[in-house]
Amino acid sequence: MNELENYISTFFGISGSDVKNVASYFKPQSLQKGEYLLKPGKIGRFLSFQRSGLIRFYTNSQDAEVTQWISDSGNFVADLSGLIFDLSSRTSIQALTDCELFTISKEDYSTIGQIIPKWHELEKLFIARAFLFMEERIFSLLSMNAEERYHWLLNHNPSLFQYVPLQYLASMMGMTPETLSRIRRKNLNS
Amino acid sequence: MNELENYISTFFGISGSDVKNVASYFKPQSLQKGEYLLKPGKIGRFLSFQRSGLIRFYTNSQDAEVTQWISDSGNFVADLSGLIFDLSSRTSIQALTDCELFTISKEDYSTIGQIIPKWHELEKLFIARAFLFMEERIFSLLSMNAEERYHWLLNHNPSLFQYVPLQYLASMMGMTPETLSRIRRKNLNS
DNA sequence: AAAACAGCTTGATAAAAATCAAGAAATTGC
DNA sequence: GCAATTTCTTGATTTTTATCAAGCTGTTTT
Repeated sequence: MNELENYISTFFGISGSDVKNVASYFKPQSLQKGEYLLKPGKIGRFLSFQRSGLIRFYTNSQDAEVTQWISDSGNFVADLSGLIFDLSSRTSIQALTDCELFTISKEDYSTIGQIIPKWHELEKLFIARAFLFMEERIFSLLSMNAEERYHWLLNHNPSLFQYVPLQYLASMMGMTPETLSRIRRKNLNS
Repeated sequence: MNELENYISTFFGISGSDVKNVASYFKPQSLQKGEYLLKPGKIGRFLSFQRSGLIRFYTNSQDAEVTQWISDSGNFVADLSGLIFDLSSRTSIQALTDCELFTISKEDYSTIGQIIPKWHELEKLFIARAFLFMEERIFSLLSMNAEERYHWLLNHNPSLFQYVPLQYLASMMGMTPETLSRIRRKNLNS
């Protein structure tokens, strides 16, 4: 089992010929730092597996950019509104660093559903996990102050703090860079 | 097509004998004001369609209760972590008013998946819609101040403001009842 | 009808976080 | 290696929101 097959097997809980079959649709893709996977107004007709690098999801809101999430290697990257519903995106998806991906087009993605009977169920589970994660995030935003959210993210995604510019992490946690900087100073020991 | 069949048809985009088939698994259920559909630590092995009444999802956090969402009639109600993954809930689901539901057990729910081939795909679409809604909520929490969030909810779910105690709406929007009260006074005209 | 209660509002104050402005540190480009 | 640029930090101040405390309003209970 190669790298991609291994990831697919882990994420979707399938094995044997199914893995090989699914994996065969994914094509290697490289992104340079700053390059866009998706821009607002376009339809994100793809699903990518992130092999290396950092990818930022953000939205332009009035004057400021709101970073919604930063994905690191080992994750799948997609705009669900485009992939599932063919809706144009409000979100930008941009490479923060050079990235290596395995990407499947929406067309091939749909084909899998016709070939592997339980694909839709696996997708369902996959999306349901994402939903539960979003639910947790909402809870953190509703119930925690800035410092608690900082600790929450530090626990859930410690690796982000090693590589991602702090301004983006601040935005993602719903605070200003200055506030994050002060929280970090206060927590130098931990 | 009766009331329930009509709802199912709308939500899942199916028709004919499939609707009748799916609908036949749902059983009427009544809840009295204050009664619980689910308590923390229990596994939510059900999916309910809400025919009337108001249902509150909330979590006990340290000292305070955090209202995560309030569902009104015409929606489906479930704890995905229980329904899909058999995980025990951290959330309480409680009737804010007397409610009439149509409820299906997890067992019957699983049966549908075996009988109607495209059921998993419909579920997928259903959950994906929920995911996108959560994404919007996160965006509102990240990018808006209290007053903007108030207007956002007022636009997205005006009916909630007619029937739901304001303290719960305040919590759901991530602000205190006092703050919501002041925002409302400021916006009496609109 | 009075008492008790729940929900909402109001005002005063405190705490949290944003903003503004400047400078330090790190990174990038040449 | 140095200049230019970006990112991060720090301090002073303002704004936003929470907290605390009291009172108001309407409803339910007895």
